[in-house]
Amino acid sequence: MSPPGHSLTPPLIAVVVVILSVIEDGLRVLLIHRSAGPFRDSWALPGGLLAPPESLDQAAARKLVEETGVGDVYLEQLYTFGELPRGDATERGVAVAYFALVQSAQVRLRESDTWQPAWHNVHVLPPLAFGNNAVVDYAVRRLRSKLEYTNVAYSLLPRQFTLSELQQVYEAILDRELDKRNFRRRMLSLGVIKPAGGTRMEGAHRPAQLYTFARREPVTI
Amino acid sequence: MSPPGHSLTPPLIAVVVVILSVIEDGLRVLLIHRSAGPFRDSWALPGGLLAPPESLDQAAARKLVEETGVGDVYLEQLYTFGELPRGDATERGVAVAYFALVQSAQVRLRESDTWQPAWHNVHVLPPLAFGNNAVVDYAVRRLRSKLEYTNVAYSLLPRQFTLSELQQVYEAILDRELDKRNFRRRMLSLGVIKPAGGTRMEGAHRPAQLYTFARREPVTI
DNA sequence: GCAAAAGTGTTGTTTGTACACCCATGT
DNA sequence: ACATGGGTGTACAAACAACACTTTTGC
Repeated sequence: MSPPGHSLTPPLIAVVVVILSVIEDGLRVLLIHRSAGPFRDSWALPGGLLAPPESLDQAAARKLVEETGVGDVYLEQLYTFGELPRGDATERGVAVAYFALVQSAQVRLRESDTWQPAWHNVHVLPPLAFGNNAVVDYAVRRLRSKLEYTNVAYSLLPRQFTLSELQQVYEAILDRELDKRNFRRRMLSLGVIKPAGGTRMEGAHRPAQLYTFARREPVTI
Repeated sequence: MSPPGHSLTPPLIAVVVVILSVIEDGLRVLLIHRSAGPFRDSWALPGGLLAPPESLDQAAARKLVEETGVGDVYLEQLYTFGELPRGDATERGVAVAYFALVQSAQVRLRESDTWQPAWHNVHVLPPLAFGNNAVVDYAVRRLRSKLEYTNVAYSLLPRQFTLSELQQVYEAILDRELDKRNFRRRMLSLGVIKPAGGTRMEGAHRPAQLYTFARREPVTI
């Protein structure tokens, strides 16, 4: 659970970020293709070593910006993993994992150098470096349960959206279909969203009303 | 969030444990009185530096045994804190916090040396060293929510107990009174406990039936 | 007028909450 | 007989789940 740079003896503190987005009706995670170092030619979560004048939260936010260019999104600490499987042996240190929810439309991947990023569907991942599959699974479970009692979905959608778009986000994350009427009633009666006033016309059918989140910040409902 | 030993420059990885128990109808946390070092004469959570051939979970379990003598109890990682307020300045490193649930009857505090342990009611804590108050608060919140959808209370009670004793544990943790009939119905219908067969006579009143947890290991209900 | 997605209500079930009295025992 | 905690049932409210048809638009 670490990036290019890797050193040795003193304990390492790595920070990795599970960056999630809903793209084309699927929940996806941003992975980096490793073109050198341990686990060469595998995919891994973006991450790096803690650079000690910064806090853990700052390190996670920095990594997120480096990889996606986005800053003001939902970002939460997930879990700290105590064993870092590293190629053959096991490296000493810990990896503090975070997860972030981004709108794919706002993301600008750094297509730069040798470390190629790409979005992968969370349900069909290859074996990842550093045992990262477990980290992604953990993030998806956490997100699923948070969906039910918080408004975190705000971080996956633009200011204005249709109820169908919101429902698609929920369905992609929960990986099951929801009843349209019950879903709408619930979202509205809990007050997490409210009508934005306008409508959007798109295709040969009735225009959809637009909504916004009542608050674009984490709220428990 | 660290104990006697404290070093410097390279990042530190400390492990601290919020050890909770219900004693005399109150939820209490085990604290250590610091008789030297930073925060001398304050109380702090038990903890220490990660000793690198061991994993985080092992370090937490070791600390727990050192302080209480108990081993096979509920122990879960809580959160990793990235700033370690340390007396005046701020030390570089992280503190990985765990929380454990123990039966006070099984605990043998090490009344040893200079670091005196004692149980404190979680609702009336003094200002703790290393910003530990926030850690305790976090643990109590987590425990409260886990009570509602898991059987973790098993770790706070002996094999056999009465329904009133179980209810007292819940009330101590949630810090509010529960309805006896609703509580009993819920516990039994969810199948988390079952009758043990016997009864216990204690005082000038009807004897109480004894119950046991269906499973003495973490289960989501 | 047809295809396509938007929008809307009712009913039954389950879950949770409020609430008051009798029972078995020791003294 | 009385004080003490153990034990039980019912009625209402709220939350959730299942389910099908009409509306507005572009072509």
